[in-house]
Order: sequence, then structure tokens, then C-alpha cells
Amino acid sequence: MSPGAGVGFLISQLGYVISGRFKDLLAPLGLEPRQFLVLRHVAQAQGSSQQALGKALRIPASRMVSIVDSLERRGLVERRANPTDRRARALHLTPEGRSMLARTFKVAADHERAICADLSPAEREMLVGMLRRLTLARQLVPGVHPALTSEEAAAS
Amino acid sequence: MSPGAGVGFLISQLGYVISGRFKDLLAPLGLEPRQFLVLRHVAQAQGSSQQALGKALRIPASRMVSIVDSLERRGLVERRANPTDRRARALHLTPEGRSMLARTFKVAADHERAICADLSPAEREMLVGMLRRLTLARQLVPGVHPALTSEEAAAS
DNA sequence: CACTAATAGTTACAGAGTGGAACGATATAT
DNA sequence: ATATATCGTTCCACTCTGTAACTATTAGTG
Repeated sequence: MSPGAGVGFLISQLGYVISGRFKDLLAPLGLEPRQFLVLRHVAQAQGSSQQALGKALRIPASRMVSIVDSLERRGLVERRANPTDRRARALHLTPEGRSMLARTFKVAADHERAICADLSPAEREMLVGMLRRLTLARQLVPGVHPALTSEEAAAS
Repeated sequence: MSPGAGVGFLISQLGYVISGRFKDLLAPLGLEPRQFLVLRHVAQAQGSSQQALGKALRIPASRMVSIVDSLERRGLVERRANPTDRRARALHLTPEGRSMLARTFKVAADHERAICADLSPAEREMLVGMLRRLTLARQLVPGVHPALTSEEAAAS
């Protein structure tokens, strides 16, 4: 079979345009995919340190700095003092951060709807099931998009 | 629904690791994905100019130079004189290029097998059908992976 | 036939994005 | 106490990218 017709190529090709489209949809909110990723994880683990977050998301510490900088500048995230460790910064979502996150979820839902527009609900379910089996077989971290994290970490 | 569970995210996530894996599989042959892409298209359209190739693959002319340089240095591709236009170079596959291409196809086939290992033949067929419908709805160029081409061109 | 505009390939270059190394402040272990 | 590790930060070198300029050649126009 010629490459270009297989599952691998189709998924790879689709994945690229889908994530590119998501980036475009996020842009009007003034958010980049990586910022979205971090914002979402701060919400899930309030008070985390930058290191912990970077470790979970496989983002180098030096890169976390500027990402958190931008989120803080926009008032979406706060760097608070950690009472037990004066080196670390406890990251917290602001009310604006929370409302922004809600907006991004809406964008993501719209995106998902557009992608699945041509599929019947039954097909969609079947597709999700098969894709999920493929991801599990590849030990992907659920909810963490590798493209937004380290290039190195993927190899390790 | 939370992002990370949808079709979009799953495909995007899988696409990233699948293409990354393909890159790793290609590495032992001393070939990068972009070189593979160009090599494959030279084979499909022998005698093409670099511009024509770049246009088809959405690779800027300045970038084609180094790609073709590397392929020529490895003896996989030849820049011959174009009899009707002395500005243009006619690209041709060498015998080594052809055998290299055959090897890459074998790698791609192995890769595809590994990806689909957990799917029954019927499932695989259904998956391909659904994915193909998604790609058609998005007007993707068949066989051309956008990630290996221009960032700009995707927007146009 | 001159002259201008467009095109093929190349080179040079500047900008964005990346992770690693080094640094000061703090925490932990011996 | 003293050495070692960790957190956040800054700095930097490296890669990848497309644009612009340049030469050689071709095509169009009067």
C-alpha cells in the first residue's frame, strides 16, 4: 500500500490541520495553545509550583517562566508565595483566568462539533473508541498534547 | 465535554506521536521526513523543476535548495540540465534513490502495521473510511503532509 | 531587434522558538 | 556548620523558518 493512504498518514495529516485550526480559534482570545495548556493545568492543580507544572507537562523550567509571565501579565494567573517554601511560587487561577478557561472550553466544543459534523453519533462514538485504544497502546499522557511540550521528553 | 476526550484532541495527539515515530524509523536510513517527501515526489514526477516541486509541496524555493542539495549529495537525486530552459534544473531519481524509496516504503508499511496492531481488519477499514471522510471535508492535498511543508501556505 | 518584465536557482539574513548552563536565594541532609 | 539539591530566573547558542536581494535566463512588447 502506498503511504498517504494508511491510518498513520491520515491521522498525522489530520492531526496537524486540526491542531492548527484550534490555534486559530484560540487566537481571538489572545491565547496560544501552550498558554491554554498551562492555564488548564493550573486550574486542575491550584497552588502548584512552576517546576511541578513543568514536570507534568514536560515543559522545561526556563520556558515555563515566560509562559507564566504572559499569563500573569494578562491577569489570568497569579504567582503567590508558597508558605512552606519561599523558593517556589504557588500558581493560582484568578477569576479572569477561570472565565477565560470557560471561554476556551466553549471554543474547543465548537471545534469538536465542526470536526465531527460529517459523522453520525454512532460513528463518532466508534471513532473515539478506536482512537482511544490507539492512544492507550502508545502510553500517551491523557489530556497532554505532546506537541506543546518538550521535543526531548518525547524520546525519553 | 472536557477537551482531551474529543475526536479532535485524540487525533491531534496521536498524529504528533505517529509522525514523530515515523521520523525515528526513517532516521536509520539517514533520511528526514522532508527529504522523504521530496524524494517521493521526484519519483512521481521525474524531470520536474525545483520550483514546480516546491509549488506542489508548498515548500519555498529557498528551502528546496538545501533539501535537493542533501539528496544529491547522497546520490539519491540528480539535477540534470533542462533542454528547453537553461535556468531550470530537471530533477531525476538515481537508481540509489529508487532503492532508497523502496526501503522507505517498507518502513512505512511496518509503521502502519504497528499502528493498526490492535485493530481488526474490519475496524481498520472502518477507521480509514471515517478518517478519509474527515480529510476530504478539510480539502487536504492527498499524500502531502502539511507539517512538512510551509507554515504560511496552510493559511492561504 | 532592443528593452523591459518575469522566472529559476541560489545566497544571505533576520526573526522566532527551543533547551541547556549558570546564577542567587532558599531548603534539606549529614 | 557545611555541603548538596532545588526553585525560579536570565542568558545564550542552536535550529528552523521565510523574505529579500542577486545572477542568469526566458518571455513579452513595441
